[in-house]
Amino acid sequence: MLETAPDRSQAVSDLTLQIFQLNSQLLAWGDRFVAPDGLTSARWQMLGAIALAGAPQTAPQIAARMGTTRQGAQKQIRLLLEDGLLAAHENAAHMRSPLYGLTPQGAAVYERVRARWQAQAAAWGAELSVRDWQAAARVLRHLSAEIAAQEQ
Amino acid sequence: MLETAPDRSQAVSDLTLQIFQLNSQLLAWGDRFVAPDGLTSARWQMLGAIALAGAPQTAPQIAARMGTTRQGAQKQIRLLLEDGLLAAHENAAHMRSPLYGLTPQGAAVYERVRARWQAQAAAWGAELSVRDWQAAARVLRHLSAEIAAQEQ
DNA sequence: GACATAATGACAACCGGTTGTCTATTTGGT
DNA sequence: ACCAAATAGACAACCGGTTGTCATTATGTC
Repeated sequence: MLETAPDRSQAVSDLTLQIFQLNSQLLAWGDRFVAPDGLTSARWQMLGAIALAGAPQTAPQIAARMGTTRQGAQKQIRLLLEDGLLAAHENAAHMRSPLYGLTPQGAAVYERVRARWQAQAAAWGAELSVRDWQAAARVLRHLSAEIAAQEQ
Repeated sequence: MLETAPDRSQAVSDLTLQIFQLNSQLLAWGDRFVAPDGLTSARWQMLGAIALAGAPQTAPQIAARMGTTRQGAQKQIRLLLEDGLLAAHENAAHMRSPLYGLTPQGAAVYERVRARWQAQAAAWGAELSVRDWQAAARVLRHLSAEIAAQEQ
């Protein structure tokens, strides 16, 4: 800590700036990518969380899975219900907390987007080796763990 | 494109999810990190853009440097003026578009945060080699360029 | 110099997300 | 079974950012 090691701090600092930039690029790109299917990046992510869960989930469960807050998830759930992409099912265990699942329409939209996304991700990844992509993800996971550890 | 190469698309997909997660972790961490100095992540970034420019800048110049919009920068500039961390200087070239520079107080706050941040980044980076951090940043830059290229 | 065009700041509305409050429900301990 | 604590949804306010409009100022072309 007393040895500030400028190279290393510079390298970490560079990476964080790259992360901020890529985050906004990816969100803007994602909005355009799913707009033809009537989605936004936020709603795409929401459908993905429910689809990957494999079964209808309560709002707090979805929020936890997405790493966001209960109220943030609620907002998008309400919008997706209005769009007919999600449906609320009776929850025997909770009178006031229904289980939200994809409607057939929601599942169809998500599958369509998922297939397009897989092709796009492969195209983006084509010029580097799988090993490079995995190594980068490993470094990011390490940084993520460092930050989480510091949150006490 | 027809060869979807599941490994590669999965690796890219994993990386993008890591980016989203790290972005929110870093923003939340940053807000806590600079709160003692009366800043937020957004205002820290704004002071950094002006400090790195080396000279007072107009609002559109600051926005371009930050990769955000003119109006987004304006909002934070107004708040930083109120806080006394920025000052507006006459701009001989533009009657209505002043040059914004750090006040002595703003420069002092930024320098204090910069020093703390450098130590923190070095601490986070200590367990991996500088080469690892640089390699990850290179992969992210590559992805960023791929997306930018696709924006036509 | 006159005039169309671009740039700029103010203002307002919206998006996605967070936080806080309130009420109703669920839970867990006794 | 009772009761305190946690959980959940609705509602509202805010933050940071984007988009759009409007009036004013610069720019560039003729």
